[in-house]
Amino acid sequence: MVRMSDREARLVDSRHLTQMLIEVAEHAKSDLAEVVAPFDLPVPVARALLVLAEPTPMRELAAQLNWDPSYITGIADQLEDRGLVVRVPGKDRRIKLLEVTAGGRAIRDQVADALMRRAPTAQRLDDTERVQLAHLLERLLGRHPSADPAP
Amino acid sequence: MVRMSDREARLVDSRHLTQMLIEVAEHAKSDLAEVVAPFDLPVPVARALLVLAEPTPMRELAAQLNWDPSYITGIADQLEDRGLVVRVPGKDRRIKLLEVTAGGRAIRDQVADALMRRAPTAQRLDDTERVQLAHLLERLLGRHPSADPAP
DNA sequence: TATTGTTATACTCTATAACTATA
DNA sequence: TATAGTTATAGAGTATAACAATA
Repeated sequence: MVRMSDREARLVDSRHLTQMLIEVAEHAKSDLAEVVAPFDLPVPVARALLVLAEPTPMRELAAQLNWDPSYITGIADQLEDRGLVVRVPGKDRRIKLLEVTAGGRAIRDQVADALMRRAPTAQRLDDTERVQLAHLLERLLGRHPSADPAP
Repeated sequence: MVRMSDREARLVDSRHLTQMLIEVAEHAKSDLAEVVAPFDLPVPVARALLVLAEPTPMRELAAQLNWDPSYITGIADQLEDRGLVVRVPGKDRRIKLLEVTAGGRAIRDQVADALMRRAPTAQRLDDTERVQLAHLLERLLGRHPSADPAP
């Protein structure tokens, strides 16, 4: 048997984990692509729609998705062209909030639903595992995960 | 307090998890980009190099990375131009194996090392957590994870 | 005829830089 | 002068389709 140093074993592990993480994310994206194809939604447009909960300044949406703010303009245009969101001016008139329309909510819910039906995170993991995964991912993202939510 | 159905809660969870998975993978990619910049290696070229353990048919490499086989040609070209791999003909003369050169191994090890020094999977998780994560990712990828390796 | 790798090309996603309007 | 959004453009990453060589 070939003996590995701890450091080496950790290195291999880490590479393997990274490779798997990328793989999983890529599956997630191609799942999304397949799900949204019938809606004629480009993937980034769908991602933005899925993330938009309440009226959000464009800048903030960019931050949430780790996108350059300039990129949001085009996404917002596409969402607006499809009638899924509207740009509403903020109090500070430089700011524009993206607000999901009723139609947008309808589409978003359909997409979210179809997505859940095939998302491996929903299909292949039980509740315990989902909690575990959330915990680990939060660690990886450098968010200190508060121990446990109140019951 | 707003009451959510189980189904709804699971849906939100699953969306959130997917979003985090994508985020983590994107970090991984940009980490890789920064690490390989000094080596003047494009990210996909580096990914291929990191994955190439033993001489591998180009087709097989494509499968390992979930890439279209046609894409490998260009990657292999770049690896060869840099002297990091050579194409060696297989017994079946249609097949070409990519074999990492000594120089390629040197670069690959440097890259892997630099990568480990900043990979969150190496830096922010302990051994137990890495095992947990590997387990979960394997489930997500639909690989049946064998219970536990012999001691 | 089916399979491997190659070529040419086109498409999607995202960032950068320079700009306009408001603060 | 700093900040929000916009425009135009460029680049990276990847796929598709038609092809040549070998089986």
